[in-house]
Amino acid sequence: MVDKPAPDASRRSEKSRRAIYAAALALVGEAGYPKTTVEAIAARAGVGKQTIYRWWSSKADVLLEAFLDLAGQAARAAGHQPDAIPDTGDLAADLKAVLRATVDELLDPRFEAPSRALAAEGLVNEALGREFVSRLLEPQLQLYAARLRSAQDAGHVRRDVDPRIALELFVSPLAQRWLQRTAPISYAYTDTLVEYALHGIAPR
Amino acid sequence: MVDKPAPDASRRSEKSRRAIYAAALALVGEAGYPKTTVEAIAARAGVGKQTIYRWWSSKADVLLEAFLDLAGQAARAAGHQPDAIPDTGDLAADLKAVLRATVDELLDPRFEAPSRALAAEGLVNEALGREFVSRLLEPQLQLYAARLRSAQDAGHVRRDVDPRIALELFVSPLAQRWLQRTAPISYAYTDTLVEYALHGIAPR
Amino acid sequence: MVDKPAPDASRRSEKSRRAIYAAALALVGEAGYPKTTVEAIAARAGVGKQTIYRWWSSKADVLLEAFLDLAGQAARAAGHQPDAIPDTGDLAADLKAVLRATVDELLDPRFEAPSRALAAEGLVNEALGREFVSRLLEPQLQLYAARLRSAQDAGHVRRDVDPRIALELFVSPLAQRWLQRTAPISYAYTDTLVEYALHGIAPR
Amino acid sequence: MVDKPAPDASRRSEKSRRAIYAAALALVGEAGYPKTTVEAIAARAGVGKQTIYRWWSSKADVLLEAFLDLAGQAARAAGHQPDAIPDTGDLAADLKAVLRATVDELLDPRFEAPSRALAAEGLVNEALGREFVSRLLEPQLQLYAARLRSAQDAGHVRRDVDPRIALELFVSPLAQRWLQRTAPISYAYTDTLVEYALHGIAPR
DNA sequence: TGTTAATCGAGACGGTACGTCCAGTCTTTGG
DNA sequence: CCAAAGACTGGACGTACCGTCTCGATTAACA
Repeated sequence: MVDKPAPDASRRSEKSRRAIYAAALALVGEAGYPKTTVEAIAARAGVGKQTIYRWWSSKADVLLEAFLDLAGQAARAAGHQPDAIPDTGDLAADLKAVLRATVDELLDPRFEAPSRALAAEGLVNEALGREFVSRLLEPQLQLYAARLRSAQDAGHVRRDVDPRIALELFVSPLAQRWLQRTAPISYAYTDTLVEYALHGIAPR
Repeated sequence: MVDKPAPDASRRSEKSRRAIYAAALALVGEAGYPKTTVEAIAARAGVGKQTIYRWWSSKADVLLEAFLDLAGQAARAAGHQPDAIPDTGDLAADLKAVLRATVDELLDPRFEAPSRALAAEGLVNEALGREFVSRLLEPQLQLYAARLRSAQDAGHVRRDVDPRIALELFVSPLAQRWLQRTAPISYAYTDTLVEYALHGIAPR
Repeated sequence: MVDKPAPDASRRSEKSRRAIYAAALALVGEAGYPKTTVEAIAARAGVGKQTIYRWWSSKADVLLEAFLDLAGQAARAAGHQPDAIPDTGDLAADLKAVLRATVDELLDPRFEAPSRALAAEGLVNEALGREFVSRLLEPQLQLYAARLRSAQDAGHVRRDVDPRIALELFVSPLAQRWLQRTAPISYAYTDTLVEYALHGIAPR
Repeated sequence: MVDKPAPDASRRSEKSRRAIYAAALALVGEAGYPKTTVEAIAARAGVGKQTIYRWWSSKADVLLEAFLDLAGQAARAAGHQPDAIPDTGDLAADLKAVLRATVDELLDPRFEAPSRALAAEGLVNEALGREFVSRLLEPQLQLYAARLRSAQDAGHVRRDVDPRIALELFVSPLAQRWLQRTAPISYAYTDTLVEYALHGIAPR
């Protein structure tokens, strides 16, 4: 079995790549993931189908990179410190602030359709799922882990707590409510999560 | 516009229904969700395609009912109390036990493929997602809520805690790790989740 | 290697078949053979592509059957004796009459495009070529052979002449002029061919 | 609308031209006409596609010139008199000899695929067909016409016979049998054609 | 003999059609 | 008279080539 020669990336059309990203994101937002066909992306981007298949292996792959690109742009637009979690010394306040911002983002329709679509595809398509997690999700989670480690240094979190697990106490519930629509999300909800996570639900 | 007359459920072939469930579950397990086409289910079940479309609206719908059927059978096979959470008076122990059982179930390959597939489809297909949540997920979650309420009565959980939120502290992290493969799951992990959730991560 | 099960011809849609024939012939006439794509035939016939591929192996195959159907219809419309060559006892006159009719037919635009297209495809595609010859061309040629044999019985053609070869003296020149456009065709031309073929070009 | 500037023929790469001819003829012979794509010719010739499109308008055009080149080479290789018909004074013998040589050539696999392919394309593509006829076919036919005119001068063919038509009596049948595979060709067959053409099929 | 402009190999591009697969509907036939 | 079988329209898939369009890198004629 011979692989066909890899295309020459230095000759790649930047214009086409941007157009494809834009078309993919727009279509997922407007028509939903299932109606976002490779053919429709190509047509909307004014691009031949082969140009998509030359550089990506599937529509999920296109969407993943389009979304990463979007996230990168958004981060660069937002400020120098892309997605750092503030460290004012007040852990509860810092986490609440970041989670409130996350709630805003999750409810932003520009982000909702593509990230939901990617998450869904990632569940079933293991390769894509690992990409999704390692390139999008885990970096975000590591920011929380870092903040928790800093809090440990300041004595605001117990030393024997594993930050990588601890962060899931407030991140995962929010993720599940949003992804699976098990219940609505709100500032009050995330504030509550932070309180419960910090102090537990058992009587003190 | 007239709806087509609803099919007469009393004449429905029980044998075909069972065969379709079995075929759908087997195919999802063997070939994965995307290759599980309605045509393949019909062929494997020895059934006409129309027989599927007469009774279900999509392959996701078939799979949902097949899975509910499977879950029901498993529950009935397991014992009288289908999925109740034990109440020994020791909340931490009870939760750890149930979560350990859940870990076992999540790692059972018979359950993995279909439930992952359903969850994925539910992310993107809102109608199916709501069905999935209300018929499968929420009933499970309510068992936890009930156990937490019982713990509140026994003074093991603070009165001002919302059980529906509190349960997410340990359920959602497990769900996310499994669904999105963000990290491995184990008994130690779920035990830790229960500890953190009960007592918080802040110094006591 | 397993062949896929042959489709059940008894369930075939007569309406679709007719629509496909009509579309194929119309497109070849209007747009030429290369622009007559399977996709275009399907679209014009209001038919799914698969319905074409289910019953034919290529557009050439479709066109061959469409043309045979057309020829059959034309023959049935013309009279009871489909394509017989008259036998008035005057061989020269009979041949000239039939060849003049052939000239008319070859110049009829309804016939020209499809038969030219089929002949061309048959040159390069041996399987189709043999079909074309055996189902369309050879039956016609056998009519000439029969007429020549009858002439032999009447003493108007030498006994030692092979009718299958002799008929080519007037048929092949006409065919070549028409197919390859080596020179124009006319009644005078075919009349001349008959004269030369009967009496030779050497001095008597 | 301006035509693009004509390429400068003086800078043309002779090596590429030869490589393209060779690749085209080889591919038609090996893979058949439909699989002989411009891309394949370019790849095999070690040439950019644009180099083909710069000098030719289509693959049929390439093949036509490649074949003319081949024919020219063959003629030059064969002897000084490229394709003249001998004139020994015995018309029948001369024609039989030339036709026997033609039979040999038509059965030579080196010639068969490309000439059949060109003839086929010429049927459907009128422009190419006229090129094919005027540059390849008609010059050959004119040699026969000349020989027949010489025979008329010698009194071996009737004065009132049109040589351009007469030659078709033996040339066209051979051409048709070969091109359309209506029947096999052989020396006996072409000898017979000459006999019939000279003396007719009617009793003398 | 060095300059320079066109041609060259290479291959990405926007497109069109291919032949396949499956969705969801419609039709026929046997139990 | 329902269900199996499967043909139907429709449409997306991923591939193959088309003919056009850049790219450097020769390469051959002219300065």
